[in-house]
Amino acid sequence: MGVTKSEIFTAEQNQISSIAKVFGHPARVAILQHLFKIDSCICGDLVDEIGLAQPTISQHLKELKKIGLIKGNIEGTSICYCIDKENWTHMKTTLAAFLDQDLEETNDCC
Amino acid sequence: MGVTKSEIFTAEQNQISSIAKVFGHPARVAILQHLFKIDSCICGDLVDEIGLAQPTISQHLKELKKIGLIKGNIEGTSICYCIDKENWTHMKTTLAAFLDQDLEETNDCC
DNA sequence: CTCTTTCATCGTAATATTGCAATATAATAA
DNA sequence: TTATTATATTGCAATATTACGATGAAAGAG
Repeated sequence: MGVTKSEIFTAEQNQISSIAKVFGHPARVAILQHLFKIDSCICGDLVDEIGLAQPTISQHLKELKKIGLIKGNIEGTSICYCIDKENWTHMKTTLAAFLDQDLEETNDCC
Repeated sequence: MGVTKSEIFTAEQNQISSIAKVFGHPARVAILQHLFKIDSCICGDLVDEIGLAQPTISQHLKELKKIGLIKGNIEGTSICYCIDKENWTHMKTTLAAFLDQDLEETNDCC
């Protein structure tokens, strides 16, 4: 099968897992870290920075763009990518609702 | 190829993506939410709660256990799973270092 | 002991992901 | 115009993931 049964889960559960899925590859983590570090927009230096082929980086960038975490501006022949900070903040709020569940209840078991 | 080139990334990048990968499926998100909600340990009610077959749930539990986010105690014929709160807290610290990058610098571009 | 219950594991089919070579596209340079 | 540069897309091979039926293993009930 290999296909996730999204229908049986809540919108929130699917949203959380979609975000997490994007973070679920070290190349995408590395890209985001680099974009934060350079913070003035960079382009395809990512191909040199990360050690993957250009089409592979392009594919990872596409997934990051699809979920809205980065945006790209055309600058001559090259494209300038950077973090979409508004969406980044929004994403953190969504994730926090899931990650901070332990703050609500304090019972311990096992 | 389908195989991730982990060697070319830092330990931190691989660690973050490993955690995120586990959260990258709605069933595992649902399992964790349920374990937090019930919070007294539950067992294979998860199979009824989530709408997936028992072997599938068992497989998801295995991945959650592998990364240390849950632990299981044998109780008669059934097994009692619950959140490993210490590891959960530790996981949050690791993720926060990645998610809170935007707090450090404030430049905006694009 | 046998039967039942509960969960894990095995095997397998369907699908998804990763990575890259080849190629296409788009903009600038000459 | 053609050439170059930068990025995207296509196509494909290798591998990973998801899901589940069948089966196995372990514990309690009878």
